[in-house]
Amino acid sequence: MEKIFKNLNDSQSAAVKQTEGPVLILAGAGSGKTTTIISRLAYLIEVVGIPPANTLTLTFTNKAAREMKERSMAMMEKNGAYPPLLCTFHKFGLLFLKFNIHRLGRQNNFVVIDTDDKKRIIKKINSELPTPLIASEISRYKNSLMSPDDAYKQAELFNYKQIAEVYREYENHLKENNLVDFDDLIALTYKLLDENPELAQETSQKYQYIMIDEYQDTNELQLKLIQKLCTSHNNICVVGDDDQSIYGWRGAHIRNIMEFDEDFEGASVFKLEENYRSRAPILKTANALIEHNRSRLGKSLIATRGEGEDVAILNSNDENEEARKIALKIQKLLDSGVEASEIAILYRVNVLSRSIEEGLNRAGIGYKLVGGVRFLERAEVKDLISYIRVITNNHDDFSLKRIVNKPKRGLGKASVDKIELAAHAKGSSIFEYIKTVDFAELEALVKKKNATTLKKFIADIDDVARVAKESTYEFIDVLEDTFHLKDIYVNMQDGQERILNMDEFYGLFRDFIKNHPEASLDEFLNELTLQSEQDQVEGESIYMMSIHASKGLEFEHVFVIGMEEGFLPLVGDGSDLEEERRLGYVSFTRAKESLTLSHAGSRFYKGRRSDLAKSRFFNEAGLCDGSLIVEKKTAYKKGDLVRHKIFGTGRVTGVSKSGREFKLQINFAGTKRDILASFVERL
DNA sequence: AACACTGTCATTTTT
DNA sequence: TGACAGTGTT
Repeated sequence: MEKIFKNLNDSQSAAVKQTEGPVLILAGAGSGKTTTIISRLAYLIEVVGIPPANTLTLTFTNKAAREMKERSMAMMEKNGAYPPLLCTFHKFGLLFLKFNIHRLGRQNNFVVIDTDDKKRIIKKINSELPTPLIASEISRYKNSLMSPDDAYKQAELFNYKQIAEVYREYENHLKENNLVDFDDLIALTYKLLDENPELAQETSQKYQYIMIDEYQDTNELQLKLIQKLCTSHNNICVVGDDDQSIYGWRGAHIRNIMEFDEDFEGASVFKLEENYRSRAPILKTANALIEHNRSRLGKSLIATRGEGEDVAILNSNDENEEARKIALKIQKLLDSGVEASEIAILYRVNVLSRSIEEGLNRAGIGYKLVGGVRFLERAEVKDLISYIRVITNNHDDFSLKRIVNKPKRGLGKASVDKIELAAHAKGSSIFEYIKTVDFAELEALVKKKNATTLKKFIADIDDVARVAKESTYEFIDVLEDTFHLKDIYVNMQDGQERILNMDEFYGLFRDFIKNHPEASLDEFLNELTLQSEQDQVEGESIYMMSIHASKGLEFEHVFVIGMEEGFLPLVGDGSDLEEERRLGYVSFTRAKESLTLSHAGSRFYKGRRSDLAKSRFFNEAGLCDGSLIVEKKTAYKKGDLVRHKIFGTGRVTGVSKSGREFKLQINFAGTKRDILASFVERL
């Protein structure tokens, strides 16, 4: 008990002790959010005496889940028979569906497909409309619980009717092949709970105490799912920071955290405002910036680490000068004994890393670029996954087409197309077709040489599949010995790196089998689809990453580059100034000791050099350096549709300033009124 | 089947 | 600028 509270401040302790009913913990940046969550979990289990199996803690990323699992296990003394269930939303969905998907008339040996598979399936159905658009629309439909029929009925434009049709075929394809996509993991789980009240009751009884991390990142569907899980108790504790909501563009609903008390009645709210990370000047700047946001619950970080260096501003004429100056500053830090891994360069847009990379290279400073192509998305690794997929499921035509000519077997697009057509005519998969068809028939289709190659290819796959059934551990060696996949890259310039990646993948596989000796290949594949890049940590180089990628991390010295109108804030059609401001806030609050904000007068971007104005965030953050003063702008403009709690829906007819606030003239169904902007919400 | 050429297009990213 | 898809050439 003492152990749990030893490291907590008063508000953290209070939040930990409030175990019953809905609880909202507003945890500012660097306020000990994770410590509070895991302490609460330990308190529930060790002090209140809740069996670990009756708790559920959900996160968004595997990394967060892993970290919290480790830290909470270290904190709990008696490691009970069951560890608490602590995982991502999607993993929870996967586990739930494994036990319950039969109620939807489907089998529990389904396979989870990733975004790439999804796009390939869509492309096959319709190659006229842009695939990414259809993919994101299908996602949207699923997250709004719209069936293909609903989507069709709602569609007004012809294109959207077409998309609804693709959606219908896509769903049929998934069902026929027993596949499930990422959205399904959540949507189907919700559907099952919604359609089977007794199941919802039972599940809710099982998870008596639920906690959600990064609540500001939840979307509408996730909220609904959470509500289902709480049907029988309402013991829901969410932790988050409305000021750090930076995923609106992918469906995160900031209203979930803003209106938590409406969704869950009688909520207790705890604010964690003591910051244990940054020096006072950094917090002052961050607080000043975020104050300009209208839609926020309102909280301000209190420094506990004392005074420190002022926030530095770097002015440069162009990106090359910027890179030189930053390299110089970093070199000084390194010379003074700062660990390289305690320095980070952050930017809003990935391309901005280029010029800085050059500068660091010239200065001989090593750096690590976070982001870029993910491990599991490397071509060579995807090839290996495709092999395993074909081996577990011969009917996976997509994967088969990917590997049929890897390594090169002399099979071109034309031959493969012919075979696919013939297979479809017979109503069988490509694999099945090649396996069962007469050699003569195959020869007539693709010539003798290719026919032999294909027959051999299929026989090889069968052989390896047999090994896989007998011994999963040996399988991976047999796979390499049979197909010599590493040889593909031996003679390429970046071949060594690719081979290393393949070895790493083989290692990953062996590791999995060691930990799950009884698991089958498809369990391995599902695990893989849900897994993100194993974050490479530690090292003697400094870090460079996007602001999004930096969320949840901290560094002694932080440089934010590209502080210009157009980059931060980034303006474009889907852009939201308040979210841009939150991005600024997130980037500032990563810093512990020093923060440097850099701006360039011009940059080479999209093939041309353009002049850039200094970001309005300098002024907003109280760093009135330079002459530029950007007028504070309202989030509303003429013509916007808004809703007022009492007057209902109306249209903005004019905007004027009233002190610090903005006053809107709104036409509510013919009645005009003047209303302060903060009393309405945009539709 | 492999390569060379042309045109288009540019956030942020996890599962 | 430069990545990528789609098309044309050998």
